[in-house]
Amino acid sequence: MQEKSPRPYHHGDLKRVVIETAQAMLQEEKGWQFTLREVARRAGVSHAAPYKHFPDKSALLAELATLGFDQLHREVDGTSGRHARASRTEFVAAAKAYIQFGTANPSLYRLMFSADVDKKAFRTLDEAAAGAFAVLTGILERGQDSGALKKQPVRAQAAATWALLHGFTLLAIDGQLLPDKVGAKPIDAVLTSLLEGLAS
Amino acid sequence: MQEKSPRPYHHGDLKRVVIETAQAMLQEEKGWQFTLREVARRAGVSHAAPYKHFPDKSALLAELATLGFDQLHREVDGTSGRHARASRTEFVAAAKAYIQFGTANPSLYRLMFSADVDKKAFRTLDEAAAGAFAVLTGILERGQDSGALKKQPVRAQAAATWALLHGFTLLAIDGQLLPDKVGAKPIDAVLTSLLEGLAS
DNA sequence: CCACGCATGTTGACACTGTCAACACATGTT
DNA sequence: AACATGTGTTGACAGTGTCAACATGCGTGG
Repeated sequence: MQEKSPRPYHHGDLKRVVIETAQAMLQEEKGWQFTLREVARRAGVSHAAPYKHFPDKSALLAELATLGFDQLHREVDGTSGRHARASRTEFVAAAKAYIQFGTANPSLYRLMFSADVDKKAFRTLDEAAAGAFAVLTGILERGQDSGALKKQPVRAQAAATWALLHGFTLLAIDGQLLPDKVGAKPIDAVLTSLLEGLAS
Repeated sequence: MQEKSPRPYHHGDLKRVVIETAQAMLQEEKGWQFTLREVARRAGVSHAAPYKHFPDKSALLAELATLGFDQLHREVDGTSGRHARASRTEFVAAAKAYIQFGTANPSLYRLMFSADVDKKAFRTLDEAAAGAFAVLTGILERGQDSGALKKQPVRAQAAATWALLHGFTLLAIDGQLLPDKVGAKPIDAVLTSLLEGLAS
C-alpha cells in the first residue's frame, strides 16, 4: 500500500493548529508550563516554526489568555442578556456564569491571571480582559439605573464584585467549597451576601 | 596589602543565604522567575550547591511561599490580637492587615498563590497556608460567639471573606483601585459591604 | 508564464537552564 | 586516627527558548 504523503512544506494553517495544540496541552497536568518545542512536535512541525507566527512563547500564552477572556465575556454576557430587565436575576446569572467558566476551565482561568501573561505587554489581552470586566460594570450600571442597586461609584461596586467572584472561583477550582464545610449552596449564599451589600 | 581570603570551603549557613538571596531577587522585575543558577552565583557558590539544601527549584519557591504565609499569619494575627474583644473592629483590622501585606509584598503574595508552588506537594507550605487561613476563621468564630456575626457555617463566611480579600488584594497590587474610579476609601467601603452581609 | 517578493517552513547553532553523579573538603563522632 | 556524614565543587547531560541562514512555495504583477 502506498504510504501517505507527508504534510506539504507549507502547513497552511499552522497558527491555528499551534493555538489548538497549546489549548489541548493546557488541559494536561503541567497546565501552561508546557514547552514550545513540545507544542511544535505535536503540531508536526520543526521547533522553530511557531516563531513565524508568535514572536515568543509568552505571546502564545497571551493569545491563549486572550481567547479565554473572550470566551468568559461571551458566557457572562450571554446569561446576563437573557435577564436584562431583572437586575438581581441578571446579576446572579452572570456571577454564576463567571464561576462556572472558571471551574469548567481551571487551567485556562489560572493562566488568565498568571504572572506568565503580562497584560501591559499585550494590548489585545489587556483589551479582552477589560471587555470581560466591562460586562460586570454594565450589569451594575443597569442595576443602579433601575434602582435595584445603590448609587455608588460603579467601579467600586465592580471591584468588590470581581474580587469576590475571582476569589470564589479559585476556591471552587481548588475544591475548597465542600458542602459539609461551607454549606450546600455556597455560591448562592455568597452572592446573596454580596447583593445585600450592594442593594439599595 | 594582603588580599582577603576567599570564603572557606564550607559556607556554614548556605541554606539561609540562598533563601535570603532568593527573597531579594523576588523583589526584582522577574519576580520568582529567577534561575537557581543565578541565585547560586549571587550567593557566591557553585550552581549545584543549593541542591544540597533543596531537592529542587520548586522546593525553594515553596520555602519562600511558606515564609510568606507565616509572615501573613503573624501580621493578621497581630492586628486582630489587639482588638480581640471588638469583633467588628477586629475583623476590619485583620482584613486591612491582609490587604496591606499583599500590597507591601506583591511578588511574594503572587508567588504564594501561583501555580509554581504546589501546596499538595509541600506539607509545610500547606500547613502554613492553612494556619494563615485559620486566623480568619478564628475571628469569624469569635464574631459569631459574640453575636456580632450571623450564625452560619463559619467556613462559608471564611470562604467569602477570603475570596473578597484575595481579589481586592490583587486589584490593589495591580493598581486598579484608583480613587477617581473607585472612590477615596475602596477598602473601607468593601469591608463595610462585606460586614453588612455577614452581620447579624 | 516567469520572476520576484513575501510568507512560512527547516536546519543548525548558541547560551542557558535544571538536575545529577562523582569527587573534594571539612566536620563530627567513636 | 579512622570513618561517616554533611556540604561543597566540577563536569556532564538533556532539554529549553530563541535566532540566523537557508529552503520551499504561494501570490502578484508584468
